[in-house]
Amino acid sequence: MDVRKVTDEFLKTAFDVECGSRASRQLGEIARLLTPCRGTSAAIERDREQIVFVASGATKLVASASDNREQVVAFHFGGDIISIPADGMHAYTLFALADSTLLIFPASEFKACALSHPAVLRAMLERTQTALYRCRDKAVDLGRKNAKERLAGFLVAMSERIGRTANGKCRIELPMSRRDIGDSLGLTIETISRQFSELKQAGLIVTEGRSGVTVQDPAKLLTMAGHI
Amino acid sequence: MDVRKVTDEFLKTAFDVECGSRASRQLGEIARLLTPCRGTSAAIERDREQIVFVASGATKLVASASDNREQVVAFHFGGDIISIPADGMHAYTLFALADSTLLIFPASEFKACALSHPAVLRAMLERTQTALYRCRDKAVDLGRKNAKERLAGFLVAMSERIGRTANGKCRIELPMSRRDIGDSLGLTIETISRQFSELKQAGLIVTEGRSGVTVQDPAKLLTMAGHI
DNA sequence: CGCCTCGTTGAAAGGAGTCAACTACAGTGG
DNA sequence: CCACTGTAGTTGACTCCTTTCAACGAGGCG
Repeated sequence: MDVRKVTDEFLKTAFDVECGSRASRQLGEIARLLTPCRGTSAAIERDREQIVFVASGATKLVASASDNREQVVAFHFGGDIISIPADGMHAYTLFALADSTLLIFPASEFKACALSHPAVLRAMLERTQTALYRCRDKAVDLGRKNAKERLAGFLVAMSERIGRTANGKCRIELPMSRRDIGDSLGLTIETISRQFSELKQAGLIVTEGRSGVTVQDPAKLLTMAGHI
Repeated sequence: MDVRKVTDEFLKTAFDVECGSRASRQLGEIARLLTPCRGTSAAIERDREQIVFVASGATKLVASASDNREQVVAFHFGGDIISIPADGMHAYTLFALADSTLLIFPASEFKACALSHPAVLRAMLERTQTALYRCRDKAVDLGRKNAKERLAGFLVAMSERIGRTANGKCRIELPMSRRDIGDSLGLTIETISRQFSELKQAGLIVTEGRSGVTVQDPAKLLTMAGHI
């Protein structure tokens, strides 16, 4: 697994740029390949902005408020691109939820390089906007929804991103723990657990082991999420 | 006040592109000028993504969750650029907090046009990333902070964006109501009021009328915000 | 100057947090 | 293959912060 090969894959997947191109050569030179194991944090420089391509695996981007309260700001899966700022009012750390392959670029060099590849720049803009829209929706959830709505919304989002739908039901294999879910939804692990229990009792979901969830009635779950 | 003139100003302010250029002509053709009055919503199409330049004034971007709970997702001031998605799980509306001048572009046409102006594309990426980082910090606040920390953080952010610092103190003229602040911080108007009172009693701020706030001790307020 | 909206303050209610005990996985080694 | 162990998850009782409901006070515009 070398940098060049993953960079080619990155450009193809994310920007539909052909392999072996000039862009690939240029970006390959500034890229760094990381393969963090499940549960470990990716060693990312904190003093400057970074751009990360998730070639495979699953990650959580965590912000640490003071007093070691942690907030999961976003989950990312294979094919996703993550922008991580230099340390500001909160420090951000990227953790692998499963063994992952990551391609890391210093943002300033990436953008300088992309300047001569407008298609790359445009796709990056598109993806950053998507991330922004997702983050805004998350802000709405955190600001205006109760525990039940938040968990329902979370399960809906996960079923769309990593679920497998078959005859009206959706099977999700959650790569994150209850704690991660709590840290993402601004709730405690106990509240998450209680809400899971209530959704089970209501017959909306079935759980298998720690990570398996089957959504029995996606439409009803969507209603519970309190979206429009 | 015509579209062309504001477009020129937009390109100069936001992207440092010279006036009367080809970019200006192209963008001027797809732009629409709006001048919403204080308290009114800007008429923005909901069925497709939009990009808005705030030439002057102040706005709030509001998401409506079901059950008419509202969440202010971001405040924007003169010089800012706002990306607004087509309706998804939440509907977004842009309100003028003061009489404002806005330049509206359909996002797809804007991006198509920008494709031949990499500098514009890059600056848009930069600004979208900034918006994303701000939104993430907001998510941390909403998910992990109590009322006092949220209001302190809000006042710190506002003093940085629209405050006037003089001999260690910072004067802010807030264009938004207590309700807007509450809707932004995921709190009720009463809680905002109580927290304002406590900050006043602690001698950290002085208020004048409904909108004037002077931060007496910015460093201490920053500490209260619970940032790192 | 008066009206009306916005903001402030108080008392009571509720939802999530905290603390604590218990249970069930999943991975390890025998 | 099974027993063991440690971590992850569940459930209950109680507390606390924010909301809710209500009344009052103040600012700003006509």
